[in-house]
Amino acid sequence: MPELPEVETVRRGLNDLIVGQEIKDIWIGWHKSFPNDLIQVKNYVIQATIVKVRRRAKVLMIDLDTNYTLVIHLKMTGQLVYRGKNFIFGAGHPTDSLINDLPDKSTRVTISLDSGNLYFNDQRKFGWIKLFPTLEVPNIDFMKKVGPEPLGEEFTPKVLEARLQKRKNSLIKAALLDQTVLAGLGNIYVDEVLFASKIHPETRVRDITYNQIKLLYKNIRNILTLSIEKGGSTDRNYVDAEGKRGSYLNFAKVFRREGQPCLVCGTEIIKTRVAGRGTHICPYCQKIPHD
DNA sequence: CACTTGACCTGTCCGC
DNA sequence: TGCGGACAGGTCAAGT
Repeated sequence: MPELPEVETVRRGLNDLIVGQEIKDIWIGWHKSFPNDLIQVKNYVIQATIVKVRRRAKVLMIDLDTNYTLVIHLKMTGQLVYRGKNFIFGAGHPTDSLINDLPDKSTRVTISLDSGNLYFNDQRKFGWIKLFPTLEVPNIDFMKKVGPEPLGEEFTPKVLEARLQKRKNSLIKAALLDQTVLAGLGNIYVDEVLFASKIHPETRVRDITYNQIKLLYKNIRNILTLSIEKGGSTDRNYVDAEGKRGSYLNFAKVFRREGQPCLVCGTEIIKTRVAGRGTHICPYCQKIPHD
């Protein structure tokens, strides 16, 4: 699922829905989805009040007033959906809800709050919730290694150039997917950004010019910003904190458009495999430079 | 070392 | 209708 725009959409939804509520109870149906010691959970989570919901890269952080934080990674199919106690299925969620009654068979964790329940659903069980002292969160391996936030003020074309240096011999697609190079991009947005920049995903990083880096920079910021406005991309599983789909894929130019004409030149969009991932390309607009 | 592959899981879709 | 295989938005560990 969830790349930066989807995780950010969930964060915003949760910030509106669950901040200020006290956690009453937690049910864990699949241990690996929340592998912490139950004693710790009892001591620092039950009866804690939710203070804030933050995001770094594709990771969500729910800060509690016990100075502990629930760190959450949705991986491919994770969902965090809040249902208020007065929720009536169908009311206010006519066509855009992808979720039916909760909990359902993919519910791995249920967090009971004052006014409703927060459900962690995860079909493929790759995602997780882990409890850390809030001050320890920056010291988690992932947080220490992860690259800059692409929508942050400190992110510039020069920064992108410097980050890409560490993967000079890689394919540009693999480098942009590498979270230690840059935070938040995944398969959908890398394909979209490379198409918008007219760069073939199999181009070696060392062959990318500075003008192309400036183009990548601009397209990364524009595409991620637009997708957040559209509530992210729902390909299969992704939903926001209310269970609703995102609409960005209606605006995508190559992702899931294989067999359809390129919106720029009319050539048929093809799907191949690059860096082990399904990859969408316009073979006319995106060419590998050769010497 | 830099880079690629397999593993973690369930579900769906496609060809036979 | 059933069955095998490929594939799905992410990230690690282990392999080359």
